[in-house]
Amino acid sequence: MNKEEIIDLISKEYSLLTSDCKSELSNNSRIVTPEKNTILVKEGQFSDKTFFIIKGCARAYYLKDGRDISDWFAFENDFICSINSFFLNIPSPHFIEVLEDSLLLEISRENVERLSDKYSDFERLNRIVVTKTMLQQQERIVSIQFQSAEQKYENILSIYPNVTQRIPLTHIASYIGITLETLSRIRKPKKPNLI
Amino acid sequence: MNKEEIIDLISKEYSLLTSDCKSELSNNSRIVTPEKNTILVKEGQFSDKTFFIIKGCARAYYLKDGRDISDWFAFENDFICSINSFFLNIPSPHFIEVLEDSLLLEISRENVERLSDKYSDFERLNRIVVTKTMLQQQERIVSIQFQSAEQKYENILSIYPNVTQRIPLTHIASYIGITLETLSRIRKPKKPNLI
DNA sequence: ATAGTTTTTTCACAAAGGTGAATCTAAATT
DNA sequence: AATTTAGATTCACCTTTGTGAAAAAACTAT
Repeated sequence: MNKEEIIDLISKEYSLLTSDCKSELSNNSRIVTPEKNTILVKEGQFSDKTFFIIKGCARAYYLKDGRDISDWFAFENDFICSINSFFLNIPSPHFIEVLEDSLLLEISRENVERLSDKYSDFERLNRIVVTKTMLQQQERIVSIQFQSAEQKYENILSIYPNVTQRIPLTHIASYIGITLETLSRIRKPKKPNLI
Repeated sequence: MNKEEIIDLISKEYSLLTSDCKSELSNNSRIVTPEKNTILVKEGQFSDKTFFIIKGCARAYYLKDGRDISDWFAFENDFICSINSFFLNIPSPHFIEVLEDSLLLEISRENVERLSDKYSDFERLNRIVVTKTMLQQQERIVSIQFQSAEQKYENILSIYPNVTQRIPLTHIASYIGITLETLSRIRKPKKPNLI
């Protein structure tokens, strides 16, 4: 898949771009192909890049008291970035790593801003990507807030049905805010009620 | 405060608007002054309005198994809307009510969309409002995810220092995902360690 | 295959927070 | 002031989930 096809995909997936805008985006982005477990962003680093995933998957995570907490999963057709660093221009509290050999399109904040200024259709795409993220976060808040461990696990399965095939359970557990041990309990088939 | 001053305030607070855009926004929005405890949006209703708060405060909440769960607080200079209904055009899972006599500017989605199409500076403002919301939600997720009840309470106090003066504790408790009883335990001054 | 590493499951115990009921307080309303 | 109502606190008990350690299973690489 070449860059033009990738950009067409983004344009189709999120919001249509003019051909001028597409070709300028093409000249101001690059394809990266990190292999499994490559760290794209390290904690503490200023990261002004956002990544569109054509193939593969990635996660953002942070270390809280030495523990690895997954905060974001992204798959094909998703964008992922260090949300705080990218939008607030502060050192990233997150690491970002790819969990499979991946094919990504990397775009810098500078170019996102410049293209948003120059092309109102790019500004719109920008707004649509952010809105989608916001709505996903809204769902996630409701899920974490008042669901039991079991409901939260069912919830993530309903959003990403094959997540267990692609993401280690440790990461899934921390993402939904429970321990790996609790997740194990949940996954263990229940005894039928013997009367 | 008249409408032009309010719109200047929005423009200054979020992103500058041209005078054409401001006057068109002025002609396509209305001031509302609901008194304390007025419900602006009911569950199940399609709500295509967003409200900018000039004075007062409001909350979005939903009923889960008959219990009232606060999901959003908004104060002066914040926008509040039924996030799902406004952006996805579905029936609102939330109620929205004002918690004090308030002064609000109401804008319809239709006008938000129309103005976004027509004025790239309005599209930008739109994107900036959504981005700000997304970043607040990000903070909230981190807070609910791995903080103890006590830390979550301290966290909301650090974000809204006088929240306890304006919002009943029941709502604060449900917002941070704990029971009112647990919140009481936390607020009760601890016995000093007697040696 | 074999050894080594990582991931997942299991267990016993502990702690945090939820539950339901009762009580107390403060603010409205008459 | 007296009464009503809504909001906040306290208590005893219970459930869910976390903790630390160990075992089992599933991958990796030699």
